Amino acid sequence: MMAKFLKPREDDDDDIVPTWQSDKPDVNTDNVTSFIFNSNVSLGLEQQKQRLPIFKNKNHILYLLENYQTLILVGETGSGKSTQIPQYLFEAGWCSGSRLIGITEPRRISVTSLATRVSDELRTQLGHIVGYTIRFDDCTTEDVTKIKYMTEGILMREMMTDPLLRKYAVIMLDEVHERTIFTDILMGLLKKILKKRSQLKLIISSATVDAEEICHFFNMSTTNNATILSVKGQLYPVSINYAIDPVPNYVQGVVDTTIKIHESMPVGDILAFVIGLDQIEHIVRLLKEYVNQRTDLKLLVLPMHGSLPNNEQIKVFRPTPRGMRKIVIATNIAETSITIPGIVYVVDPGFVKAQWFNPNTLTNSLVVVPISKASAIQRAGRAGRVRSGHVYRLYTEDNFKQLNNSTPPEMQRTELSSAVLQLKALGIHNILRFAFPSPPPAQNLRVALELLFALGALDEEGNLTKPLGETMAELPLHPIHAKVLLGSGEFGCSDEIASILSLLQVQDIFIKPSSGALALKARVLKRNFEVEQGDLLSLLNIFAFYEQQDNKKEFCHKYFFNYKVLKRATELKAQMISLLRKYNVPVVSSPRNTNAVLKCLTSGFFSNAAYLHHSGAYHTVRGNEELHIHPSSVLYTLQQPQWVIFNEIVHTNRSYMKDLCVIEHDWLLELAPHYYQTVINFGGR
DNA sequence: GAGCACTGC
Repeated sequence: MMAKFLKPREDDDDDIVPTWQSDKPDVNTDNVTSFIFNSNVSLGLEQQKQRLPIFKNKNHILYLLENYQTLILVGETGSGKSTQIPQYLFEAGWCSGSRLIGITEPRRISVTSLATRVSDELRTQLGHIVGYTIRFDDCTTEDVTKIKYMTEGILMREMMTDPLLRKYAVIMLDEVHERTIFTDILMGLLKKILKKRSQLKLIISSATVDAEEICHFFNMSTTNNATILSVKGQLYPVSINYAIDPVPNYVQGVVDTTIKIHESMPVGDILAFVIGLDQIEHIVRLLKEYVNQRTDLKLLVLPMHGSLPNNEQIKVFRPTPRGMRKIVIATNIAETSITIPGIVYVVDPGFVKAQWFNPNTLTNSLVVVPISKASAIQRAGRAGRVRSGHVYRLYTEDNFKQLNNSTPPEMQRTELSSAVLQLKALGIHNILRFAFPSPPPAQNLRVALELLFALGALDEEGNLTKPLGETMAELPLHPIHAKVLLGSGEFGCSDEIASILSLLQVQDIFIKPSSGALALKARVLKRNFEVEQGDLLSLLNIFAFYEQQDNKKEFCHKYFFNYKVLKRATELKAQMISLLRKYNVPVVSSPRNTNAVLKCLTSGFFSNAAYLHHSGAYHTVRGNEELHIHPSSVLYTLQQPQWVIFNEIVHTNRSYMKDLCVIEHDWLLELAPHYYQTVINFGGR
């Protein structure tokens, strides 16, 4: 059935006002050339700054900050708030003394590009007045840097050494509408800090409508200390078209709609949001078939998703050849992470795949859910970055009105043991009574506390143990991984463990070509590194070979490994090794003793153990949940081992264990007796 | 026989 659309609203008429667009040039510069659209390139920087909508609010913002401790700023992307407000504060003298303005961002790429932009605007060298800090890259100068951009995790780490954040005069949390787990923890902690440091100012910057709720959170149990200001964004107008009837099959809906746009609308590229990889491939195939039937069509159909190899990703950023129209079929990656230039039309089916943690089964489910209003608005905005655009929503206006304002915060749908350990280390004793902006389910907190106790990070009273718990909290790792790393010296294999753990932090190292022949070749080559002990040791094997290569790039190219990812893993490993030295854990290697590595892993992963049930499926030892080996595992095609540990469970149509490791059941009793004493006999039968 | 997207002293 062809999707039908209402006419665009009359008030969304084209009104082209060329102005500076790029609040956040958020294209990953590691991948591609950076595309920063700036239609005011011929204007002086000062003129450009004054054209930003935020400029009109400058004095008002400064006034409000004088009178309120917390300012909640609502403004769409493009308003210039992330770049301008820190400069206004700096010029207004908020950095007198030795204090700084700190701005947090959820992504590293935002941190570096914003800091670069602002230091250009102030005509200073990056790292002097304006600096940034991300993991592995501290580009600030002590006593010189006044405006500091950083990732949220960095500010949280700073709280461990400076709990009241005395270095800062103003903290600005940016992109708060994304509600990452760090944003929520920071808001909870900052609420406490604000009470103790009345001179500290907090700016919460958000793109959406949840401002009232956040304002209420900061006003609770204090005087009216928080206020809201809305700033107009600066995107070109985007006309909104809703489907008249619900679209039953969104794959067909996307295909029909893009074809209809192509046949009836003026030039301009099309971006369609799709849930998953197979749907992308399906739609791309259908559109290509359509293109092939009609030789007169000048259409360029491109897929875009995170696991696409680099050279394929770059294609969507290339300027569309004259007379052609580009159609990009993308996952959610195009919603916030990357900005594709030239998009005028957006097709939005209104669904997304989201991760959900189930504390009863201790598993993550990947579920398809309707997007939020905030996402719908963000997606629509992707059509208005070049000139006025159009969004085609494959759902009705009534459907839109029923959407949640925003996706539930990550805090409410994720595994919490890392977060709880951090809070304990920051002196929050009663986690259940902590002021969470959106409290997580109590069950999720309980499960996290139990795991931390089983790992030995907490004692029976729930206090951080010394030194184990305290040290685990210091490490930038999941508590299970932290436990494994800190124990690796005793097992004589810290080098191997550091390799494995670093590979578990990064994205998939395997490049999966989309062409069938190459995909087969990649799979055959991967076999060279596979070992019967499972995925974690196979990964170690690959990494050991990688480390020995003189020409690492060529090695990766030959075996279809992702060089960029392995390079990042090398950095992570080096950091882990230096952390081991810091905490006096011997850095040793036992390349031939695989059992030592396996036992060391078991000493932390014991709660993620499963045994082969006579039904042919696996069962967790506690909970008795049915599990299966993920088809991507090296164990998938081998004889099923009796006992395994795993790094992760994903629940799609079944529960799959990923990143497996073959173990012996005696090790569980030996290494985690407190956890397994009572249940092991049942499981071991 | 399966894969939304990010991210940390």
